Amino acid sequence: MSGKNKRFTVTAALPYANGPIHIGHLAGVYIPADIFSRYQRLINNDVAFICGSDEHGVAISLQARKESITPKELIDRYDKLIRDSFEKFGISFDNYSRTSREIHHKNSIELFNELNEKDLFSSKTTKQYYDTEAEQFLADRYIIGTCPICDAENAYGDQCENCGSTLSTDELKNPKSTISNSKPILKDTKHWYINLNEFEDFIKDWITKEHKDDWKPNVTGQVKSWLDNGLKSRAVTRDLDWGIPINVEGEEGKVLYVWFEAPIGYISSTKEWAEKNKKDWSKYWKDENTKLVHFIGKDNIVFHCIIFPIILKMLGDYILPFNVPANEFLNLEGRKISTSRNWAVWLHEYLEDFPNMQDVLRYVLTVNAPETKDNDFTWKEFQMRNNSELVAIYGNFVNRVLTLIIKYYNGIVPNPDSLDNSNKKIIEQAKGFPKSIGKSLDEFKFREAIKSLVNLARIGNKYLADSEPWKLQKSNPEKVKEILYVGYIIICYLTILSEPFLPNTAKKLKSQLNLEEIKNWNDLDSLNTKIDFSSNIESKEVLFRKIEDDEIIRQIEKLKKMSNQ
RNA sequence: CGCGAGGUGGAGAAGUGGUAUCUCGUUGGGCUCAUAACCCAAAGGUCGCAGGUUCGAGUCCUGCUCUCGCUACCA
Repeated sequence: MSGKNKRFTVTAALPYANGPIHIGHLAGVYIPADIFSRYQRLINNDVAFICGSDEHGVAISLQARKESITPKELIDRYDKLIRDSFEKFGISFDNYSRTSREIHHKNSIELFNELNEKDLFSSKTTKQYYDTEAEQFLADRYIIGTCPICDAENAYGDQCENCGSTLSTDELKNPKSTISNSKPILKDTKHWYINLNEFEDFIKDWITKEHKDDWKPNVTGQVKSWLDNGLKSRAVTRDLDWGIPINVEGEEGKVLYVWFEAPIGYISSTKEWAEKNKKDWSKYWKDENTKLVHFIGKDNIVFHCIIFPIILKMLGDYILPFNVPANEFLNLEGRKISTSRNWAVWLHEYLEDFPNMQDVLRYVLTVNAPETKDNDFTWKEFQMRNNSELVAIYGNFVNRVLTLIIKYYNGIVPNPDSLDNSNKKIIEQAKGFPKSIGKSLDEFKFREAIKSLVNLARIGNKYLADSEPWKLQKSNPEKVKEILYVGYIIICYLTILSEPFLPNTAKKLKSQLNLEEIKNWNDLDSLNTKIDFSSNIESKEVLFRKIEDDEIIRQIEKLKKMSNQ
């Protein structure tokens, strides 16, 4: 909380630009990353919060083909949509880039070449299926044939959905290209590989020993599972036309495999940001005092805890992640969120249905975040959390205090000469919150942190009920001044401590209460000098409105109607 | 199959050896400043099942069972 500034490089998983963003993405990655980054800034730490659209890979070229548009048109569309959703939800990236930008192409190729020149890759020539009509090599998913095990038709190149067997493409009988329906031929192709197996001991020591206790058990457990199965070498190149060309002589038509270049996108995005802001990017990636934190979903653990760290290790002078607080998954109304079945709450639709209520969704997704296990988002819970926690506890408390201050003092905050012991005690209690919430956030316990915040409002409500200023106003008006001063102090704490979680609410409150001068949590120590005791609070805006049953019913119906199942 | 994570009062979650905690919901009471909100109290759990270790286990060990993930273009 105090002392020297620390430096953080915070990354959030690059969203894949072939679809919009839904609540699962927000809950699992972007909200925690945003809370963490905002918090670090508020305690005067140096933060680079980095992200960008992931715009390469087969999935994008295939979908573009399906829609008869170019991949570029597709990624432009979704990059815009995603960017817009993040902005409206207040995800405070310092830089949001795109992997299709030149700076990333250049950066990825430089790093690829660096490793290639150091001879850290191995290369192999293998035979792969090639579609002579479409003139391209075929990814496993684009080959169908007869399953060699159960003889089902239409088994994919990597798996038979009928019997569940994992296959390799050369086992398939009667292989057929799904692109042209022609029979593919086997053709030689050369690829570069990272020998992950050479780094098994490094990963084992680093994660399962060094970080045994400070990383989440689901993360270390997953890593251990990969290690136990043995790491295998993985190709870093692919035969594709959509991606970053490797430009090696005699090897035309090869691009970097997305999993290799996407995490490098974090570095590229940092470089882009540093150029714009005249900063030294290398401090954020090469200074060992910098703490690198990757926010991801659990499906990405292997890339961020094994593969990318190995790449960083191979490069040599880069820092390794300080922590990778991966979250589990969020379900929706008891079912897995599914893009293809349209079982999701899309952010751009939420923004239309619940205008100016971003903080409500941020709150619900934080308080019920899938931190330790998969969780369920239901519209009913969304309503309940809003109505009984944000409206009844938080909003109501603020409203109660301000109403009384306006009523009794014309909106001028009372400034009593002294406080009695019980009042001092309440203030002391409030003063403990920055520390305890900060501790929770340092440990990536976002649910615990936001629950503390609401508890502060609970303390406020209880304080009012116990001290009953509306009864004392006639008999002991001096005491009432104390009480409402204390109530006001609690609101100030609430306001400032809300900033990482509920930025829009905090902003509203700050301007309403003339607290704009308070820029970080250390200022709370000298709160009394920052409070405006002269001008009066005029309006009291309702912070959170109640959500009615019919709004919720409409959402549930919409979900069922729109989903194709 | 294997590996990983999880299974705690009606719902959602804390809790890693010592009288089972919190929020919501329910019931009763109080208050009336407040967005029919707030405050207090009570009821409600043999902590997935079965063994074991221990003076003592939700917490450690073994076996079993269920859910999710690793295993689709969904973080």
